[in-house]
Amino acid sequence: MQKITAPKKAPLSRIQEKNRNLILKAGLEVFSKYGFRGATVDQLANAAGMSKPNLLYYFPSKEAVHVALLEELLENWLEPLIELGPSDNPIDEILVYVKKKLAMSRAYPLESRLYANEILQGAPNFSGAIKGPLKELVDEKAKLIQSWSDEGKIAVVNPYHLIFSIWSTTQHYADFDVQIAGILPTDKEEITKDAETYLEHMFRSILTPKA
Amino acid sequence: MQKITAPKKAPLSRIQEKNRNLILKAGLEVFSKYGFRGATVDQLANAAGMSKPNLLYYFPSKEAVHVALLEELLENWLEPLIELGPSDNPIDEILVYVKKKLAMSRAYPLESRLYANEILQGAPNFSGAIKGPLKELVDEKAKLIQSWSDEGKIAVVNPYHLIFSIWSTTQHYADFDVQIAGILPTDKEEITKDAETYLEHMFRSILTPKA
DNA sequence: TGAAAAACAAAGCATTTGCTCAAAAATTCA
DNA sequence: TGAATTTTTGAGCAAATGCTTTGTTTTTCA
Repeated sequence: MQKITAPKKAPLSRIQEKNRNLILKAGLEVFSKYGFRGATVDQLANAAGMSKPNLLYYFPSKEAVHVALLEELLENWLEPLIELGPSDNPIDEILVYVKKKLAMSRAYPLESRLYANEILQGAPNFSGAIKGPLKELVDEKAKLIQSWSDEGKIAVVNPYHLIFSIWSTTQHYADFDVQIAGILPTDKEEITKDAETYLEHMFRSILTPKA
Repeated sequence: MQKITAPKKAPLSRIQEKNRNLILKAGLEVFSKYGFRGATVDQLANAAGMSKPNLLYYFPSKEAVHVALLEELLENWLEPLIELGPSDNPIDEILVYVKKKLAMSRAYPLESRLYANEILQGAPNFSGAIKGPLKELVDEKAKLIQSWSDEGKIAVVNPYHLIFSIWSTTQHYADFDVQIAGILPTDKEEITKDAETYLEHMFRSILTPKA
């Protein structure tokens, strides 16, 4: 009987490596701006600086580029939450998570918008990840947070909604960037600084047990 | 000299009224799901239950439907914030705003996603509204909140970021609905109830002055 | 160095898309 | 009622879109 193996992944050549990266970078730009259906292969090829057939030489379809991006995204997206772990000072532990999330919003706004677009449109290529690894991770961390509540180390809060509020407030600065810039036409540096101060204050308030 | 008047708006006939509404309803469904570029006139006509040329008899283009929807949306979106006004009990005044916003997210998720789509994609048809009426309204309310801070009636917070955090946390329940449903497969009623409890608690915490 | 393999792109193909045309059907109202 | 008006649509058109075909250029490596 023949051994069933994972599809052979020949190591990528130098050129393959370079071009796949160019395409993924282009896909990030274009998909995050227009969503999957709004993006065209022409736009992708243009942004990647190569011809359309050449792009399709590296990825079999527009959808394949999109899926590859989402897969890559998931890891990076989960990472900060994975790092949230047991601590003697749970409040600071959670605040560190908030700061990491905010920093990611700032450093990777396109990734944030790519993710937001996918979820907004019903997560057609992502619902597996949501109900699988994402849910498991959140369930696990929710338990941890719940235990901190039970031990009186942080205030009593619904851990799931706490996590949702961290996600929403931090990602807002990437996803609704245009709106924020329209309302606060000051420089981004200052907005980010104020956001960090505000969010730290807010989450510290809700997490600090009432005397 | 002839008087310059606004373009004549003949009152709409019964049929016109009905069909324009059908089209706007269809547009809300389709645009909120796929974004402007991802939506097609065929989808719109289908969802509206009429032929493509007939739809284009009522609106000159796909974009016109989109713009009409956004204009209608703006009013409803601003309304709850407009109602935020002077009060002897500023904390409750703000909490009422939070609750209204959350209720809107629950009652009009498609509208919320339509808005989110537009902002995410750079607000190509909305940047005027953001820099105009929206900014003015937010500036005004920020001053009000700042005055409450100054008078010691609420804690010291950055009023702009407070408003952003109210928007992001409440709209999250509409915009990221798929993600939340994937993580919390309980019934929506309960999620909404818990969300309200959590958010009320959170904003009360940050707004209550430290003794 | 030269033949095999990999990388590339001009042209093209079928389908979709946004919108129009011309004419038919339905409605209005004198 | 019947002529004028409004509403509706089948057919179609040019452009865009996703992807392929075909063949050329570049790279690899024995």
